Amino acid sequence: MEKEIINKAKQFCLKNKHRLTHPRLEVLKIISQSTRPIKAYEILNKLGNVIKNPKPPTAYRSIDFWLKYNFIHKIQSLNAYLLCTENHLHKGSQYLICDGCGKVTESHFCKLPSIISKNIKKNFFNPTQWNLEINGLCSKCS
Amino acid sequence: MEKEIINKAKQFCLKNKHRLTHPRLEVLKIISQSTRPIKAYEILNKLGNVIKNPKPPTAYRSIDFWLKYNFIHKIQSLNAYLLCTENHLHKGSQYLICDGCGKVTESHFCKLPSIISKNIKKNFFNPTQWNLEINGLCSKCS
DNA sequence: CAATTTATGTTAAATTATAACCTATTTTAT
DNA sequence: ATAAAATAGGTTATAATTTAACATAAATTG
Repeated sequence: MEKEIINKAKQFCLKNKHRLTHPRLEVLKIISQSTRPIKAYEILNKLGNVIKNPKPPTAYRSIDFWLKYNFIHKIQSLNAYLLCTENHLHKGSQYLICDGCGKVTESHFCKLPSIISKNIKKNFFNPTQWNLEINGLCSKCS
Repeated sequence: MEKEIINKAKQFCLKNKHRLTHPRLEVLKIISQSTRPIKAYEILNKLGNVIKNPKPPTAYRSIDFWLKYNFIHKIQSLNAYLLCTENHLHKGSQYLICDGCGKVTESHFCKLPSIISKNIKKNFFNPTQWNLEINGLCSKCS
């Protein structure tokens, strides 16, 4: 899993002339190793294992980089970051957030459901991206 | 508009034996007077006009109270609060957030779109609430 | 009217995120 | 090759958002 992502990241950076720097690589590794959404300061702490005395901007810059290119997503209601499990760019995401165990499952649809897009049209609104966070209990926690 | 909300709040508190205290009332007024989602510290500042030297918990407690009972909603991606424009309790909300002018329009469906609820069932997930934030440009800003 | 519950006041601090400025590295164009 | 430009990181500091903890006050209940 992790190796795949790193390879994908390498490919991506090569292709798009971005630099796969040490902090960027390490931040991506840390996020990809986490089974739950991980917070910025947790990332920063773990970063301390591979970079001497890293400061918040070091973590946030790399987080922002991967966010920008959709390698990771931010779960807004948790202030936490999660590896993207879809393997293509998408403008919208959907998360099932278990309030029991904290596990978050990503899934997505290429388009907004029609009932929603109809409503958007009714409002003459031009959507660029969307984010759906669904709280509840997963099968194990129900 | 504002008076309606205040009346609704009075009714609600009476019926449910909650206290419509001074900070609660003033916070609700402030939020209902705002045409845009309003941030906690903006609320706190305005609260300073009617309460002497209010501290963050005074604002946050009242915000949390109204959030809890669905009089207001939090726009997670903005850390800001908005009066609920639906007049009945709902477990899910949807917002059209204009990145141009900052205006946010709430609309909602009583149920999740079927394509989504099907996906949820597939995951054996038990949803309790959801939040959909759609960014884009409103008709004026397009 | 005492006991309990609910809410507020206040101090302090935790958590989350960014600004500003300077240095280093990589890329581009001569 | 090498200077200029673009990109990214290091560091200090601080801003913005949110909560913990404890004391006091007010309302409700028995």
